[in-house]
Amino acid sequence: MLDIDNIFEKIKLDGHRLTKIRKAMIGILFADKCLLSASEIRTRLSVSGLSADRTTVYRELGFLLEKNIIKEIRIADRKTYYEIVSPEHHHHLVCTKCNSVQEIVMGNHLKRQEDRIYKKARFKVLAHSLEFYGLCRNCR
Amino acid sequence: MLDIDNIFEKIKLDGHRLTKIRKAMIGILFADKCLLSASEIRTRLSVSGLSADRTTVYRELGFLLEKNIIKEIRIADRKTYYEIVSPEHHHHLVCTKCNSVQEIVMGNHLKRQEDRIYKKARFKVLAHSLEFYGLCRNCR
DNA sequence: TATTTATTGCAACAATGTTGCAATAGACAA
DNA sequence: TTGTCTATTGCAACATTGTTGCAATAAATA
Ligand SMILES: [Mn+2]
Ligand SMILES: [Mn+2]
Ligand SMILES: [Zn+2]
Ligand SMILES: [Zn+2]
Repeated sequence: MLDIDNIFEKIKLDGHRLTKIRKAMIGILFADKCLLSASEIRTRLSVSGLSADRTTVYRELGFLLEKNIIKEIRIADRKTYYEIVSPEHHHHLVCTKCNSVQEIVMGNHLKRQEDRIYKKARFKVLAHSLEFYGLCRNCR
Repeated sequence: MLDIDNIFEKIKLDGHRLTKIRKAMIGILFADKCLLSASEIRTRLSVSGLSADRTTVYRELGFLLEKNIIKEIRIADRKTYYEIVSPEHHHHLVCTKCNSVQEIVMGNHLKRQEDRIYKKARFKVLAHSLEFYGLCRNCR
């Protein structure tokens, strides 16, 4: 999931259409990379001259989730965020003062914990969510 | 934060009132310990013969959060959950099939990661959220 | 250009959460 | 027990996020 044109192609090969809104939304998610909410995406669409109904944005987000092009992330502000699925699994550092977000790659520490969880609780971990909250370099 | 009566006492000492709804909500959160939503709490209140307005439940949850008696947790179903602050910091194993929730204590692995984050990114971690999703013992 | 149907917009709805304001009921003193 | 003070509550009204059915529109292809 590296190049935006690969994504466009894959969508067409699957028998779907490359509409203006679809292309623009993927473009927006690609440009920003990290944590955009549905309403933010809608705002950016209209800034770029494309107005889309709320329904359309949600349906498109559903479509992109199904195609595994984006993923959903919920952080501690009761909004749902979306971002392009990147090759490297990562987590987020959310600054509680300026609301900035950095990404962080964590190695395989969690994998080991998940093995331990399986042995201890017989619970098979398939996914996890991990976000850190605190103060960024500028805000401390 | 071990005994429910300690909590009642602390609330009174802080100049607040022990109303029926307040006592009942704390009782409900204490009895269940783990992950109750606002609407679930409201349902349990009315089952126990106490009807409370939605507004009241949210305001009380806000109060209990401020007093650090409960904490908020968001898992991947777009609801906000609440649970009593327990002495032992823990995470959750959420079964995506039967929706059951288990608690899991993880030692200090994350603490070490947080030190690393500070050294690497100069980001001071103050809190984190970590939940695991997968299949419980019965559902695999 | 005509045809097919995936996609879109609109209306209507549901769930969660918030605010202002007047009424109610805990706590405490008399 | 009764009266007073004000923290708490309920109600109405609203905001935001998210969903569904249905008719209109516009990509893709022949
Ligand atoms: Mn990210
Ligand atoms: Mn718990
Ligand atoms: Zn910051
Ligand atoms: Zn299960």
